[in-house]
Amino acid sequence: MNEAQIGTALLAWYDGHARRLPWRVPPAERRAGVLPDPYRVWLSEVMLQQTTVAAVTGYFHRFTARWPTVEALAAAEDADVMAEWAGLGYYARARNLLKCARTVTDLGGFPDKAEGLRALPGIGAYTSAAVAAIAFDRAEPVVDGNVERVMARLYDIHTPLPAAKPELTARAAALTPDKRPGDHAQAVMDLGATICTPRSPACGICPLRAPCAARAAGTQGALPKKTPKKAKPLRLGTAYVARREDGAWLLETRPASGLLGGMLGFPGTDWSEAPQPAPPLSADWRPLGAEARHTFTHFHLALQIETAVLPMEAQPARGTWVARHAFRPASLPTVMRKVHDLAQAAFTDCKWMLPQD
DNA sequence: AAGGCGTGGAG
DNA sequence: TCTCCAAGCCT
Repeated sequence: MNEAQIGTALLAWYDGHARRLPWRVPPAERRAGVLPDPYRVWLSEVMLQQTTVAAVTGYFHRFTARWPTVEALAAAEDADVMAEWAGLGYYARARNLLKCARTVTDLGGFPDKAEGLRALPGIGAYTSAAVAAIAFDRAEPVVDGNVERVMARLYDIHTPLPAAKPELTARAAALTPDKRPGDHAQAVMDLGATICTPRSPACGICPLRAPCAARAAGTQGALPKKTPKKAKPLRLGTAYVARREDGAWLLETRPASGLLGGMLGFPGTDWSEAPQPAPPLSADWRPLGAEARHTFTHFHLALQIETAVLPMEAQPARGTWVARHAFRPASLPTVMRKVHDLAQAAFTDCKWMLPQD
């Protein structure tokens, strides 16, 4: 099979097996000339960076319900967008999402070619190609983790990632058709997500089993090869959870860059091998029996938790008091929500000290 | 250019 | 429990 025939087989398979996704226009409609809203394509693509469809779906619905257009999103408060993103991870995406929405609004709309999209914050090689292909039907090579895996197997490429990336991109580009490039891009990704999966690919029902070189060689289970990752060190820290007598919580907005940048959290020590105590104010701090354990991209964290109840006149050196009914734990990043859940259980036993919900 | 940057689910 | 990994980007 040559490249044109592979592309045809892929599109035929996609016409019958495309996943139905909230941000997608199905192939039958696209063939009739209907293209999706670039705002929804862009929003979904940013959310899907290193993130599963299952995790994204709820966030996508909440974002589009609250901010139906890029102009609406551009007008949002930073803190509202960060709170709505809480729990999805990689928070630089949310910061760049707002910057990008404001730039696009100033431009009067999304650029309709990959080059213009690529210049926007949070839009790299993959996302620019994906939005250009899916929202504007531009013939751009769309190369994500799925495409890398499909190409590595289809052509039995044993060079480990990321060194293999240029070769895999070249293969994907050679396969990209001039007709229906948006559906083609989504077809390769759907194939990777549903058939050509990382573990135990379903070669028996794959539309590309005939031309697949790895299938012929029996190497599909070992591809793509990847260079081994470094081990994650363990870091330690302490979070301070203070309640005021009226039930208010002491919270702070983290610095705008770096880990959990711009997100809400409890004041605490740094996270390191030997953190120094750093209570946000002087109080009768009580250690909580349990610790919060969490794993980030590049380290494990074991977080001690100290709790205290403060009088109304207490003036913290760090953070601000957030009224009991104004505080939504869902607006915290996951590690902080774990701290909250553990501390909340302890405060529930303080019926004589705090108002209860 | 290698490392920082989250999270939840699967095996 | 632990490792891997999912539609990457930025510096």
